[in-house]
Amino acid sequence: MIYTVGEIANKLNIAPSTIRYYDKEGLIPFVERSSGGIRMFKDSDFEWLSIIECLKQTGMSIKEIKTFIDWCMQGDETISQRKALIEKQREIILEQIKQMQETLAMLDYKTWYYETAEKAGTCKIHETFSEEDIPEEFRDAYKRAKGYFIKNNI
Amino acid sequence: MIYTVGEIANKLNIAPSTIRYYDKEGLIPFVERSSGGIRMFKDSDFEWLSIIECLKQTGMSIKEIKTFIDWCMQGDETISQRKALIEKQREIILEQIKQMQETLAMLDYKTWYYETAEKAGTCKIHETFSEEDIPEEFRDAYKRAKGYFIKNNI
DNA sequence: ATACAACTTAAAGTTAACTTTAAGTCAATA
DNA sequence: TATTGACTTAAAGTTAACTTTAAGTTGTAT
Repeated sequence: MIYTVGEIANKLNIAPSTIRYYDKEGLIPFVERSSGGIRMFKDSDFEWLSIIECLKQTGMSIKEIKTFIDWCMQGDETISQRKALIEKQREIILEQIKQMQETLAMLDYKTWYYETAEKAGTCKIHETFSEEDIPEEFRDAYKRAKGYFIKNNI
Repeated sequence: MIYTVGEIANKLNIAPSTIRYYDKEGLIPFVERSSGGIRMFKDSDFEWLSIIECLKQTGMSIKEIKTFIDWCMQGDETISQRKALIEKQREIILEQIKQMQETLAMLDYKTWYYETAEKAGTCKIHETFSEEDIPEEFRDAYKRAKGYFIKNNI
């Protein structure tokens, strides 16, 4: 099965210009052309584009993805480099998830904060609370917020 | 206690130019000036900047943060808007964490994949595996990867 | 009084990852 | 064969969130 850039863009729900851009940046060096110069995508190219999408999700830049693709092109001799790169990305994602969970905890606390403020009609109600008045699940975020959110009635 | 832009930038570990930029964008309308025009930060302004940093962590743009700050300036009458905004950010973060956890699962699988390939000396080893050969914790990611990563020996 | 580091502004520059535009070519259909 | 929609390229434009530059001012220390 052969696809044009428009067809594959449609299937992957990305813009044709994006795929042409990836091509220009060397992310899909294996895509063949017709005698007239039109890109002819095979199913395996389609799959490569899925991989690129996946790697983007891991926070890799276009340049890093190109490095990875180049290594893939070289075959089994680059397995250890690829492994190291994947492990690096894994560490990055782990750190990001940790950071996001802290942010989520703060937002959970703030949601409760505004629910309480809404009921009372004022944010000032929170000045009257001490640690024991805060629901346990929000206490850690509360301690972090105390210094600025609460002092400033935000 | 009063701080200059350089002092506060140092304390928050951000560039002075960033703080000036935030000022220009209306994120810190409450900061006062000396008769000569120099910004004079108070401790509460310092705290506001901490809040801005926190909101940025939630993925809010400068424009959205400005909206939020403007609402804060208006006082208790904007509590419900602020609550809605925080709840919206919470939903966004929740979705992002979910996405990241899927990506992490894929990277965990890929780490195992390359460890195995490294031992075997080739990625082709994975063509010989069927679902039961994959460690259980990687099976979901394996099913997603099967279509493209494995077929292409990546 | 003078030096000098740190402040001020407006405006231009940076970066990544695209997107748009313009001018032209290809290939399928009437 | 002519039309037409989708393709091609190079180059310029876009966006957000800063950063840098240039020219000038402030305020503290000697």
